[in-house]
Amino acid sequence: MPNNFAELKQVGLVNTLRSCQLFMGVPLADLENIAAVTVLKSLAKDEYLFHEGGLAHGFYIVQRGAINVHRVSAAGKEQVIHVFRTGESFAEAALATEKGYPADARALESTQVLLVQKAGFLALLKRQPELALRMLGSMSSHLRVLVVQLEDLTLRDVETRLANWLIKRCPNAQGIQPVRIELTMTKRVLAAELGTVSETFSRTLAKFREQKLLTVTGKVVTIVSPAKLHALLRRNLGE
Amino acid sequence: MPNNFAELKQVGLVNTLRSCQLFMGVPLADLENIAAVTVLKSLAKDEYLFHEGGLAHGFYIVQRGAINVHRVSAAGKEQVIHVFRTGESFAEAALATEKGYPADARALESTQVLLVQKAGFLALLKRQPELALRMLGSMSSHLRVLVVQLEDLTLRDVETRLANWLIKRCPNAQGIQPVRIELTMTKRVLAAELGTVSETFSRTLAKFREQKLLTVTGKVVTIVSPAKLHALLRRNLGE
DNA sequence: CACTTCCCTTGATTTGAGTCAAATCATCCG
DNA sequence: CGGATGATTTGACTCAAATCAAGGGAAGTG
Repeated sequence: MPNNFAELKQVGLVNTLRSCQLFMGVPLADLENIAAVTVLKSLAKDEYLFHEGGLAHGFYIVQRGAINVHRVSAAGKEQVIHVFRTGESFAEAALATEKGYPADARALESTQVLLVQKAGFLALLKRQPELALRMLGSMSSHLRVLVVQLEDLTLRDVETRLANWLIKRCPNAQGIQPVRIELTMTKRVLAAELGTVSETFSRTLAKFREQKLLTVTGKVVTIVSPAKLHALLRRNLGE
Repeated sequence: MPNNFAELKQVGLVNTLRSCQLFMGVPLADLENIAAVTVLKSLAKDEYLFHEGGLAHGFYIVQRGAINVHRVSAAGKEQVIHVFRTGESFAEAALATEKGYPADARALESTQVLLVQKAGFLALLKRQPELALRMLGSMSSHLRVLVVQLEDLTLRDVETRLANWLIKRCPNAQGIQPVRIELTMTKRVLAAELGTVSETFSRTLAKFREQKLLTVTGKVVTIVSPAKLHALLRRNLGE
């Protein structure tokens, strides 16, 4: 019976692994090896996955839910580094360093993650250089995101960041038809993700509303015309 | 004759490679293989090594000089991401992605770098999983730096950043004896590295001067007592 | 030497955005 | 229903730092 159970667990893990960006296209045999060093973790809303400085046991893949990776200053303020959602992996850096995690990670809602354990996975890497290249690729895209984030937060104002965020959620930035965007989180959380606070977020939405760029009804934002919003974004970016 | 010349070049390259953090402790034979896919590049002051979006040919190691990696906004303002100096490697992410470089890189002074070429090095990686782990380690430390930088720029004020920068250059943060710090760059460049402008930089130094924390003579800053400056830093960090 | 060109400093002004406070809503629950 | 708790909005205020403006070196050049 324990055997059956273990196998079932394996099948589930393999399915999640194959559906994540990082391991897309990896042969089944390899996935099974990875699954063998992987464990499932469930987190309640607001539960911490790890803290800054905490011993790094491996890296993570989000199976369901959302994980907010952030730093907190001594004064207690949080800077969101990134919010990872289903299918995304994070903390790969844990593999290659003896240092602890450089940030905190907390579930924004009820969440399940896979922990790919460091020691076992490293052993696999040594036999599968192909896998190592994937990890390099994944980390390089994290680097890319951080670099953009850094520029965003320092070189652009909130209005521009919000416009950009909204445009990215439109199927077609040049479109003329209204686009309906459902906010899945509270506005406070969204504001934090954009590197600001709820008041400023609210004000900026209001500014867009006045310019008839969008309408807000509860948790639904409707972009009147993505093209017009996009024009504003371009204006802001180009001086 | 060409053979001798090539060998000489190799010896020089191997020497640089062995002295850089990234390849510390790698066996000589491997270093020679790496040197075989490496070329030397010389840059004049203010010359660009690569531009954002440019095709990534490999990653770099600074042999002499300093490279400023930065992003520039459409409005023309620069955000310094990091300044790399002798022995440091950067742009490792180029190995693992087809995308171009995500930032610009320019020499701050006359500089020589090694370019470790992508194609050749990837072939080496496939045979040397050990090397791949090193690359992972190096990228993970870049990630770490970026995460800290992000927090720094968004959560801390200029006074705190400068105090921190100065303290990091004191041999002993707790010391009582004066420490002499030579500014190698113009203050404008330093200010940019700290994420601010020269005026604010100047004012902040003046503030420290008024508090008798340091004195400034041309390009030399003398910290009167690192311990006192460190106390101010701790005060600022702990709100 | 006169001239130009940077670089640095200091003062005045502006501005984007965070903080504080108060009002409005929305839910949820006993 | 009546209250409690939490989210959202708005207004007033504050503040750090960028920008604008002006002056003084220092260094290099013809």
